[in-house]
Amino acid sequence: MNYQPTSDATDPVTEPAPTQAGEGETMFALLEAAGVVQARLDAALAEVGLSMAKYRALEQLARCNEPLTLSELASRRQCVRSNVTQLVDRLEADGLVRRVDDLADRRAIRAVLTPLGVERHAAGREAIRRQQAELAARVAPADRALFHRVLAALG
Amino acid sequence: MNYQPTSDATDPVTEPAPTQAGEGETMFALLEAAGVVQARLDAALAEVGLSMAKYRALEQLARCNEPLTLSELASRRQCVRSNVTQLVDRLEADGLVRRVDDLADRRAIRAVLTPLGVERHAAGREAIRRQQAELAARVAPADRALFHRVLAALG
DNA sequence: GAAGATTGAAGACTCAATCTTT
DNA sequence: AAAGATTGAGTCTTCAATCTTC
Repeated sequence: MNYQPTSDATDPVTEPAPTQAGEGETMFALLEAAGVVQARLDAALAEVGLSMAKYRALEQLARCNEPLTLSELASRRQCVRSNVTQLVDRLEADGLVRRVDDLADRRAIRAVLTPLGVERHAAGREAIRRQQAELAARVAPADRALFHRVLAALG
Repeated sequence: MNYQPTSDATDPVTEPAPTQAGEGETMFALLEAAGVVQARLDAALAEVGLSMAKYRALEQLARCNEPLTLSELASRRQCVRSNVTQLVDRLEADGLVRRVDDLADRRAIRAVLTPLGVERHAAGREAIRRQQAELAARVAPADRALFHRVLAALG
């Protein structure tokens, strides 16, 4: 089956008839803003060679000085174990993490930060801190409490 | 290299010392709230057999009654063309969209909604509308304007 | 049998070629 | 050469087996 153009088709985007304060738009306003912020954060982390997923794994490992089993890592990251298996594959390929056997439980494998991993984590932490500061500066201190309260109600 | 457990390791999460109104937390509060909302939205769409990616493509096709080329679809969705190629593959496999040749430009391929696609789009639209309403109900009308203003400043 | 980790398949995304048509 | 679509590689995620160890 084929298609023959018929008219100009400048698609009327059907403006959603400006309701007084955009009731229905709250959801997409939130999602849109979060998307932009997330993109900036990803870009900042990419500059130091990290993704958000990788950073969060390093963060967990750095936080508790004991090496973690992959299952512990998964539960702290709120994701499934198979995900962590592959994430640790990539982190190991990057030289940021090493797998070590757990002598106490031969089923378990623990992930341990390499020196490079420690260094990279610090760089990522700094990149995030800068983004946080830059973002916080855009919201007036007087508005902060209300903003956080509404966010908490939505999440 | 192996690992031997040494202590209990109940990982002290190091509470971030409650600053008076959480300056640094704004970013993660936003990201966290958006994540929860996104999850609810995904779940609602999944009930009618759609993902957000699929819904947005159907939405674009339904909005402008003319079938769109894959490039037009990509630019409206703000993503790369190869992404749309694969997305349309999946939509076609679902029977929601058909590829048709463009007689005017033999390079181009247009995506057209099937009757099932039109139906599915309406179901998705309804699912989204419900989520929007549920969410909007959680923010007091008096807070709405300020909330949207801050979101706009952050995005 | 249940808990550790892994593998394979799939959705959704990106980027870097590639191939065809303009 | 530039634009349209596609393919292949890679990231990040999930789910459903599978295999080993407890």
